[in-house]
Amino acid sequence: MSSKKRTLDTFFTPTSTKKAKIEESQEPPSNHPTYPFPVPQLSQSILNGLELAPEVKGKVINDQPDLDLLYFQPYIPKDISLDLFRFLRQSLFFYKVQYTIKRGSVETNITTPRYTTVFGVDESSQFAPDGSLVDSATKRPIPKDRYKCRPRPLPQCLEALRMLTEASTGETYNFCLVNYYASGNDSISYHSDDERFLGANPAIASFSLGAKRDFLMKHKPPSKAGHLNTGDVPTLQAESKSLKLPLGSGDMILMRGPTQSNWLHSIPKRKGADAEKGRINITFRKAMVKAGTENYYTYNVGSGGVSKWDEAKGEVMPWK
DNA sequence: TTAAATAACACAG
DNA sequence: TCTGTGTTATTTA
Repeated sequence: MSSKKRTLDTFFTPTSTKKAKIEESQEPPSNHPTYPFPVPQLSQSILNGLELAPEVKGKVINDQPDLDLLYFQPYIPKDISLDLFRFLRQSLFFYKVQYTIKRGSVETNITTPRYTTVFGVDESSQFAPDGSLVDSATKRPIPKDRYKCRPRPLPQCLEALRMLTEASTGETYNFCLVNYYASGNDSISYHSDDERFLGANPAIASFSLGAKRDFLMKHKPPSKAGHLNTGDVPTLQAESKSLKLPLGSGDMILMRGPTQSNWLHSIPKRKGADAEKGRINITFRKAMVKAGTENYYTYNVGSGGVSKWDEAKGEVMPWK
């Protein structure tokens, strides 16, 4: 029998290289019955880097009507933001959600042009230490039929980021949505995060990791903006410019106050040099009622198969 | 300088 | 909130 001993030449090549290998944590991975597979904890070097976050003080952007942003450029220290990006891309499970929409009579199949995943549960419930769901008020197990979906707790790696974000924004969050844009061809078109289950003036913290992508914002048309436009007298709409923020790795933008009810945002497709590099977007938000939980698991997990980053292929692939 | 090629943008369905 | 298409802006030869 040939032994598994290393040959002479491999003995003299390093077993790990600093840049290719992602440092592993000694702590046990996060797991839960709803996870397709366990999620490793953050490495000590990333945890050390996060202690320095936010890297800079947030800059307030409120010089447009109904706009209130807090922009950290960056929030995650530059020297670990790419490590964090690679860690999350490699460690999380992702979904490519498909759904159908009806436009008048025609039904169209939509494949979302990005990968998504989601963790968290709305304010009516919470996760007990053992991972089960309990009612927030009574702390008793929730009725079996409260949710059609199966809510998942945040893994430690995202929980750490959530706590940091709460501390530096003065807000609280119970949901974490993660998007992976594989290339400049992946996108999200103009929309607002103004669902009723988020409440009136939701605060949403949005992190950008990996490739730089433009984040576009424009005011909603007057007919759809969240103003009570009741009077018969035509109101003079103050002119508002569109914004283009070049979100770099580690940047965080907090959207708060009247922003969601009055502004749209998007990540448009981009061609060219940086089109080949991936970007991860992490948002923290707070869903107030159970409808939010059902919505997020429908549109960010869906019912299709699990996908996972394939390091050899260099892309997210169907898992198993 | 000009014009073709490419990318961004706006809007309809 | 997607895709397609026509228009406008930018880049390049």
